[in-house]
Amino acid sequence: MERVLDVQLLPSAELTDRERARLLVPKLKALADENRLTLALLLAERPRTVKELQEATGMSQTLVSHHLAPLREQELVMVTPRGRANVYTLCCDQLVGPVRWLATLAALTPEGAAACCSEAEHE
Amino acid sequence: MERVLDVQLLPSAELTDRERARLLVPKLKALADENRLTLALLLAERPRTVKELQEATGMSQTLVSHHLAPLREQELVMVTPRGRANVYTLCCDQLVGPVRWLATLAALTPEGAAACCSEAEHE
DNA sequence: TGATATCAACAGTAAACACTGATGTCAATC
DNA sequence: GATTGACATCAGTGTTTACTGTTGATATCA
Repeated sequence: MERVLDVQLLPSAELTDRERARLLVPKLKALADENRLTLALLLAERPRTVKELQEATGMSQTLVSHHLAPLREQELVMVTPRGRANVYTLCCDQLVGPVRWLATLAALTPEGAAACCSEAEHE
Repeated sequence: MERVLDVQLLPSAELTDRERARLLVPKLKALADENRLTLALLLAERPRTVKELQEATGMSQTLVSHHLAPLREQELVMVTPRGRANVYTLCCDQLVGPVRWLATLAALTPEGAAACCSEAEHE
Protein backbone atom coordinates (compact mmCIF):
# COMPACT_ATOMS: atom_id res chain seq x y z
CA MET A 1 0.00 0.00 0.00
CA GLU A 2 2.34 2.69 1.22
CA ARG A 3 5.64 3.31 -0.37
CA VAL A 4 8.32 3.69 2.21
CA LEU A 5 10.21 6.21 0.19
CA ASP A 6 7.28 8.55 0.45
CA VAL A 7 8.10 8.98 4.08
CA GLN A 8 10.89 11.30 3.08
CA LEU A 9 8.29 13.68 1.77
CA LEU A 10 6.33 13.45 4.97
CA PRO A 11 6.46 15.68 8.00
CA SER A 12 10.18 15.52 8.45
CA ALA A 13 10.11 19.27 8.16
CA GLU A 14 7.79 19.49 11.15
CA LEU A 15 10.15 17.65 13.42
CA THR A 16 12.55 19.60 15.55
CA ASP A 17 16.19 18.68 15.37
CA ARG A 18 15.98 17.19 18.82
CA GLU A 19 13.05 15.00 17.85
CA ARG A 20 14.92 13.89 14.79
CA ALA A 21 17.91 13.11 16.94
CA ARG A 22 15.82 11.22 19.47
CA LEU A 23 14.39 9.03 16.73
CA LEU A 24 17.66 8.38 15.00
CA VAL A 25 20.07 7.91 17.87
CA PRO A 26 19.02 4.38 18.82
CA LYS A 27 19.81 3.09 15.34
CA LEU A 28 23.00 5.08 15.27
CA LYS A 29 24.04 3.75 18.67
CA ALA A 30 23.44 0.23 17.45
CA LEU A 31 25.93 0.83 14.64
CA ALA A 32 28.45 2.82 16.68
CA ASP A 33 30.38 -0.19 17.89
CA GLU A 34 33.30 -1.77 16.11
CA ASN A 35 31.98 -5.30 16.38
CA ARG A 36 28.41 -4.45 15.43
CA LEU A 37 29.45 -2.26 12.52
CA THR A 38 31.71 -5.04 11.30
CA LEU A 39 28.74 -7.39 11.36
CA ALA A 40 26.58 -4.85 9.54
CA LEU A 41 29.22 -4.32 6.86
CA LEU A 42 29.56 -8.07 6.38
CA LEU A 43 25.80 -8.38 6.04
CA ALA A 44 25.78 -5.53 3.55
CA GLU A 45 27.72 -7.83 1.24
CA ARG A 46 25.47 -10.84 1.57
CA PRO A 47 23.29 -12.68 4.11
CA ARG A 48 25.17 -14.90 6.52
CA THR A 49 24.57 -17.28 9.37
CA VAL A 50 25.78 -16.65 12.88
CA LYS A 51 28.52 -19.18 12.42
CA GLU A 52 29.70 -17.55 9.21
CA LEU A 53 29.79 -14.22 10.99
CA GLN A 54 31.68 -15.82 13.83
CA GLU A 55 34.31 -17.20 11.47
CA ALA A 56 34.55 -14.04 9.42
CA THR A 57 35.10 -11.84 12.45
CA GLY A 58 36.94 -14.12 14.84
CA MET A 59 34.47 -13.23 17.53
CA SER A 60 33.07 -15.86 19.86
CA GLN A 61 29.59 -17.22 19.14
CA THR A 62 28.28 -15.68 22.31
CA LEU A 63 29.66 -12.31 21.36
CA VAL A 64 28.23 -12.42 17.84
CA SER A 65 24.84 -13.39 19.16
CA HIS A 66 25.10 -10.74 21.83
CA HIS A 67 25.75 -7.99 19.28
CA LEU A 68 23.15 -9.18 16.83
CA ALA A 69 20.45 -8.64 19.42
CA PRO A 70 20.60 -4.81 19.43
CA LEU A 71 20.79 -4.79 15.63
CA ARG A 72 17.62 -6.87 15.60
CA GLU A 73 15.88 -4.64 18.11
CA GLN A 74 16.62 -1.61 16.00
CA GLU A 75 15.30 -3.46 12.96
CA LEU A 76 18.59 -3.10 11.17
CA VAL A 77 18.89 -6.83 10.50
CA MET A 78 16.41 -9.61 9.87
CA VAL A 79 16.54 -13.26 10.91
CA THR A 80 15.37 -16.19 8.84
CA PRO A 81 15.71 -19.63 10.41
CA ARG A 82 17.03 -22.16 7.93
CA GLY A 83 17.41 -25.62 9.36
CA ARG A 84 19.18 -25.17 12.65
CA ALA A 85 21.01 -22.13 11.36
CA ASN A 86 19.85 -18.54 11.59
CA VAL A 87 20.44 -16.53 8.46
CA TYR A 88 20.85 -12.83 9.05
CA THR A 89 20.15 -10.18 6.44
CA LEU A 90 20.54 -6.45 6.44
CA CYS A 91 17.01 -5.38 7.19
CA CYS A 92 15.83 -3.74 4.03
CA ASP A 93 17.45 -2.80 0.80
CA GLN A 94 17.09 0.81 1.73
CA LEU A 95 19.63 0.23 4.46
CA VAL A 96 22.13 -1.49 2.21
CA GLY A 97 22.85 1.76 0.42
CA PRO A 98 23.46 3.79 3.54
CA VAL A 99 25.59 1.11 5.13
CA ARG A 100 27.62 0.81 1.97
CA TRP A 101 27.96 4.54 2.07
CA LEU A 102 29.31 4.22 5.57
CA ALA A 103 31.83 1.77 4.23
CA THR A 104 33.04 4.25 1.66
CA LEU A 105 33.05 7.04 4.19
CA ALA A 106 35.57 5.02 6.14
CA ALA A 107 38.00 5.52 3.32
CA LEU A 108 37.50 9.23 3.62
CA THR A 109 38.58 9.25 7.21
CA PRO A 110 42.37 9.13 7.25
CA GLU A 111 43.61 11.82 4.91
CA GLY A 112 40.32 12.58 3.28
CA ALA A 113 39.02 14.62 6.15
CA ALA A 114 42.33 16.40 6.42
CA ALA A 115 42.27 17.42 2.78
CA CYS A 116 38.64 18.36 3.16
CA CYS A 117 38.80 20.56 6.24
CA SER A 118 42.17 22.13 5.67
CA GLU A 119 40.85 25.32 4.14
CA ALA A 120 41.02 27.14 7.47
CA GLU A 121 44.56 26.05 8.19
CA HIS A 122 47.04 26.22 5.43
CA GLU A 123 50.46 24.68 5.76
CA MET B 1 21.23 10.89 -1.24
CA GLU B 2 20.73 8.39 -3.97
CA ARG B 3 24.11 9.21 -5.38
CA VAL B 4 27.04 8.09 -3.32
CA LEU B 5 30.18 10.12 -3.12
CA ASP B 6 33.05 9.61 -5.50
CA VAL B 7 34.92 8.16 -2.60
CA GLN B 8 34.16 4.79 -4.09
CA LEU B 9 37.18 5.37 -6.28
CA LEU B 10 39.43 5.36 -3.27
CA PRO B 11 41.20 2.27 -1.98
CA SER B 12 38.22 1.27 0.10
CA ALA B 13 38.22 -2.06 -1.66
CA GLU B 14 41.50 -2.98 -0.02
CA LEU B 15 40.17 -2.56 3.48
CA THR B 16 38.59 -5.39 5.39
CA ASP B 17 35.21 -4.78 6.91
CA ARG B 18 36.73 -4.72 10.34
CA GLU B 19 39.27 -2.10 9.31
CA ARG B 20 36.50 -0.06 7.77
CA ALA B 21 34.55 -0.38 10.98
CA ARG B 22 37.53 0.57 13.10
CA LEU B 23 38.05 3.73 11.07
CA LEU B 24 34.43 4.74 11.02
CA VAL B 25 33.24 3.91 14.51
CA PRO B 26 34.84 6.90 16.27
CA LYS B 27 32.94 9.34 14.07
CA LEU B 28 29.78 7.31 14.42
CA LYS B 29 30.15 7.16 18.19
CA ALA B 30 30.52 10.91 18.25
CA LEU B 31 27.15 11.24 16.54
CA ALA B 32 25.40 8.46 18.43
CA ASP B 33 24.25 10.65 21.30
CA GLU B 34 21.01 12.56 21.41
CA ASN B 35 22.61 15.81 22.50
CA ARG B 36 25.52 15.64 20.09
CA LEU B 37 23.34 14.64 17.16
CA THR B 38 21.00 17.50 17.95
CA LEU B 39 23.96 19.85 17.82
CA ALA B 40 25.13 18.35 14.54
CA LEU B 41 21.68 18.67 12.99
CA LEU B 42 21.45 22.30 14.10
CA LEU B 43 24.87 22.98 12.60
CA ALA B 44 23.79 21.26 9.39
CA GLU B 45 21.31 24.11 8.96
CA ARG B 46 23.75 26.93 9.59
CA PRO B 47 26.81 27.84 11.66
CA ARG B 48 26.06 28.87 15.23
CA THR B 49 27.82 30.03 18.35
CA VAL B 50 27.89 28.03 21.54
CA LYS B 51 25.35 30.34 23.06
CA GLU B 52 23.00 29.96 20.12
CA LEU B 53 23.31 26.21 20.44
CA GLN B 54 22.68 26.49 24.14
CA GLU B 55 19.48 28.46 23.59
CA ALA B 56 18.32 26.28 20.72
CA THR B 57 18.74 23.08 22.68
CA GLY B 58 18.00 24.15 26.24
CA MET B 59 21.22 22.50 27.32
CA SER B 60 23.53 24.18 29.80
CA GLN B 61 26.57 25.99 28.44
CA THR B 62 28.84 23.49 30.12
CA LEU B 63 27.03 20.60 28.54
CA VAL B 64 27.08 22.13 25.06
CA SER B 65 30.78 22.79 25.32
CA HIS B 66 31.32 19.35 26.72
CA HIS B 67 29.62 17.68 23.76
CA LEU B 68 31.24 19.88 21.16
CA ALA B 69 34.65 18.61 22.22
CA PRO B 70 34.23 15.06 20.84
CA LEU B 71 32.69 16.44 17.64
CA ARG B 72 35.77 18.61 17.29
CA GLU B 73 38.14 15.75 17.97
CA GLN B 74 36.50 13.67 15.27
CA GLU B 75 36.75 16.62 12.89
CA LEU B 76 33.02 16.70 12.43
CA VAL B 77 32.76 20.39 13.35
CA MET B 78 35.06 23.37 12.96
CA VAL B 79 35.58 26.34 15.27
CA THR B 80 36.11 29.91 14.19
CA PRO B 81 36.59 32.47 16.97
CA ARG B 82 34.62 35.64 16.28
CA GLY B 83 34.99 38.24 18.94
CA ARG B 84 34.45 36.48 22.21
CA ALA B 85 32.12 34.01 20.61
CA ASN B 86 33.09 30.72 19.02
CA VAL B 87 31.27 29.99 15.80
CA TYR B 88 30.85 26.30 15.07
CA THR B 89 30.38 24.91 11.59
CA LEU B 90 29.75 21.42 10.32
CA CYS B 91 33.22 20.44 9.28
CA CYS B 92 33.04 20.14 5.55
CA ASP B 93 30.32 20.30 2.99
CA GLN B 94 30.79 16.62 2.35
CA LEU B 95 29.42 16.00 5.80
CA VAL B 96 26.40 18.24 5.41
CA GLY B 97 24.85 15.82 2.96
CA PRO B 98 25.31 12.76 5.12
CA VAL B 99 24.02 14.50 8.19
CA ARG B 100 21.01 15.72 6.28
CA TRP B 101 20.52 12.18 5.12
CA LEU B 102 20.51 11.15 8.76
CA ALA B 103 17.83 13.71 9.37
CA THR B 104 15.60 12.25 6.71
CA LEU B 105 16.32 8.74 7.90
CA ALA B 106 14.86 9.79 11.22
CA ALA B 107 11.52 10.23 9.53
CA LEU B 108 11.73 6.69 8.27
CA THR B 109 12.13 5.32 11.74
CA PRO B 110 8.66 5.18 13.31
CA GLU B 111 6.39 3.26 10.97
CA GLY B 112 8.57 3.37 7.93
CA ALA B 113 10.86 0.63 9.06
CA ALA B 114 7.90 -1.44 10.13
CA ALA B 115 6.30 -1.18 6.72
CA CYS B 116 9.66 -1.93 5.20
CA CYS B 117 10.66 -5.00 7.15
CA SER B 118 7.26 -6.44 7.94
CA GLU B 119 7.16 -9.00 5.20
CA ALA B 120 9.07 -11.66 7.08
CA GLU B 121 8.32 -10.98 10.69
CA HIS B 122 5.92 -9.61 13.18
CA GLU B 123 6.87 -8.91 16.75
C1' DT C 1 42.16 49.06 34.04
C1' DG C 2 38.35 46.76 35.76
C1' DA C 3 33.91 44.40 34.94
C1' DT C 4 31.41 41.21 32.19
C1' DA C 5 30.20 37.90 28.60
C1' DT C 6 31.61 33.75 26.36
C1' DC C 7 33.64 29.58 26.41
C1' DA C 8 36.80 25.37 27.76
C1' DA C 9 38.81 22.29 31.21
C1' DC C 10 38.69 19.76 35.73
C1' DA C 11 36.88 16.52 39.32
C1' DG C 12 33.29 13.71 41.12
C1' DT C 13 29.22 10.71 40.88
C1' DA C 14 25.87 7.83 38.67
C1' DA C 15 24.43 5.16 34.85
C1' DA C 16 25.28 2.43 30.61
C1' DC C 17 27.87 -0.76 28.09
C1' DA C 18 30.95 -4.65 26.49
C1' DC C 19 32.81 -8.95 27.34
C1' DT C 20 32.99 -13.71 29.47
C1' DG C 21 31.30 -18.28 30.94
C1' DA C 22 27.43 -21.06 31.92
C1' DT C 23 22.85 -22.50 30.94
C1' DG C 24 18.62 -23.14 28.08
C1' DT C 25 16.20 -23.98 23.49
C1' DC C 26 15.25 -25.89 19.15
C1' DA C 27 16.07 -28.58 14.94
C1' DA C 28 18.43 -32.21 12.56
C1' DT C 29 20.56 -36.66 12.79
C1' DC C 30 21.57 -41.31 14.50
C1' DG D 1 14.21 -41.16 22.09
C1' DA D 2 18.94 -39.58 22.70
C1' DT D 3 22.66 -36.90 20.89
C1' DT D 4 24.85 -33.31 18.47
C1' DG D 5 25.13 -28.78 16.33
C1' DA D 6 23.64 -23.89 16.02
C1' DC D 7 21.91 -20.07 18.65
C1' DA D 8 19.98 -17.24 22.27
C1' DT D 9 19.65 -15.75 26.99
C1' DC D 10 21.31 -14.97 31.79
C1' DA D 11 24.28 -13.35 35.50
C1' DG D 12 28.55 -11.24 36.92
C1' DT D 13 32.60 -8.15 36.29
C1' DG D 14 35.27 -4.29 34.68
C1' DT D 15 35.41 -0.29 31.92
C1' DT D 16 33.22 3.87 29.42
C1' DT D 17 30.35 7.41 29.26
C1' DA D 18 27.26 11.34 30.53
C1' DC D 19 25.97 14.93 33.50
C1' DT D 20 26.75 18.58 37.23
C1' DG D 21 29.18 22.40 39.59
C1' DT D 22 33.27 24.79 39.90
C1' DT D 23 37.29 26.98 38.24
C1' DG D 24 40.19 29.28 34.78
C1' DA D 25 41.16 31.64 30.34
C1' DT D 26 40.21 35.13 26.74
C1' DA D 27 38.06 38.87 24.45
C1' DT D 28 35.03 42.96 24.59
C1' DC D 29 33.22 47.26 26.55
C1' DA D 30 32.99 51.13 29.89
